[in-house]
Amino acid sequence: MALQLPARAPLGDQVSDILRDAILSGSLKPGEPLHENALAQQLSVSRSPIREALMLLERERLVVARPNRPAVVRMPTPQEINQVYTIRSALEGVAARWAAGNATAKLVPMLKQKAEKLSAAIVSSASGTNKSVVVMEMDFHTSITDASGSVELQCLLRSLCNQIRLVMTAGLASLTSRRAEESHAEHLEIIAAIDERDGDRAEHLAAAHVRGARDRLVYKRDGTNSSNQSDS
Amino acid sequence: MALQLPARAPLGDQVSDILRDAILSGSLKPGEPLHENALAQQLSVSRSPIREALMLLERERLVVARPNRPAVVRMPTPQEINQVYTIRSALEGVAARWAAGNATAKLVPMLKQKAEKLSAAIVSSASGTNKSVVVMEMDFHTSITDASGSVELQCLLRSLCNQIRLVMTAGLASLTSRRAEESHAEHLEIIAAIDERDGDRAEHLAAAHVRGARDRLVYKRDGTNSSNQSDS
DNA sequence: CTAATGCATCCTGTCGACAGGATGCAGTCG
DNA sequence: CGACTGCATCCTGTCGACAGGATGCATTAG
Repeated sequence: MALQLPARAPLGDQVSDILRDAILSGSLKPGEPLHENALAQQLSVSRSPIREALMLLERERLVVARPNRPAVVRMPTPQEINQVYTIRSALEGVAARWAAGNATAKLVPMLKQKAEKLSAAIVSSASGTNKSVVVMEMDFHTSITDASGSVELQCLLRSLCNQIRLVMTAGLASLTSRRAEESHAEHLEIIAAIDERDGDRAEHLAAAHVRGARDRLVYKRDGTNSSNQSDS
Repeated sequence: MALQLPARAPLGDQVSDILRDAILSGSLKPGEPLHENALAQQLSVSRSPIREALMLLERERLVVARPNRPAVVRMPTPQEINQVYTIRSALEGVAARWAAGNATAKLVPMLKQKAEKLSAAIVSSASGTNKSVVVMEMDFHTSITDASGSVELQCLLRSLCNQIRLVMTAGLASLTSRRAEESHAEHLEIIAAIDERDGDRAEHLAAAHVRGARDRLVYKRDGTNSSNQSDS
């Protein structure tokens, strides 16, 4: 019998999950300090798991830890977000290529379903960037990444997407509603390329899709909208 | 006066540096267990910095930590190395593009110098992959990455290159001597593109350069040499 | 009134110790 | 003779405590 216990996760992982959710949901806003003692008391654990979780989140670039100072929720600059989008576009291209290379029979139907649900959510949420829309968008892309079969790629893209979610939920940046409409058509094109096992086209379309999102990003702080690669 | 104290790094960072060097130099070979108590005693520190260092190295994918079991030096599979090379090619392309976009006056001379010294080291080391050649090769690419101006990109590429160094020094894989010769010509082409501030060409050349290295990689274990992208 | 100095406080970095789970071996039963 | 069971051992996960550095405020000199 293949019985499986709940497999209690280490406290450090549980704490990191809680903190990550809090950051990505907006409960913890950029710049907010994360005192180890306070967190340990709130979560009824020792400081060791807290420190472990903070180091994990620092590796994911969701918090920044300064020496002898409490860690704070990170607030990426518009420049850094541009860089993250560009890096992500390159990696999503690779992911789409690999997904096309080893797509299972039920991958394409699943992607179609998620794209449709996402499209429906977009039209229902009147205008502006809805929180759940961002999550669904990320979920769609994660499905492609998972199909790539590369754990390395999954980790990298998950981290990059979380950074984007951070600025989105914090309201530091958002996509135009026009962008959301274009997005659906591009999703269908990517799915079609994967369905045809056309790795080259899937890579090109996925990369261009993310670049498009980057170029149509609106920064709330200063209104900068760098539509070229002259960042960094 | 801009005096600067030695800036004693935290013990955890010092330990991670020591362990990383040991792994990349081959002192610690893949599969070797890393007992926290033993390391703490050898380095005369507590287990806390050891644990911190091991978590850092795990995030860099140089070691794998299993629950309630000592961490071990990671031994990537040929498949994973292929994936790492492909991911690296995409990111090195981005790095080269950005380096071309904001190259300083003395970047190109420095790159030329490093490329020449690397070439000289290759012809001097008769055949096979010399350890120092691998390090110099990585140093050349790191210079381009550093010129990209993106901390994010630097971190990602450093981790990917370290994984490649791991399998190289462990003798699990190596490049053909013929590859080493081709490499120099490609380096000069990349430098030329950066010198002309041609971001598109620099990206294409750098990505192709890394893909070429991947396709000419020789795996010692089973001799597999997948020259296409049908990995993962 | 302004600016420099000393102090109290907070917070992290590091340490040693205990508890729990997993492994490997020895012993025993079929 | 082979396989299962129980035990001893090792190692990690977690905890509480202490020491050191940095910050901000109160105090005081100019």
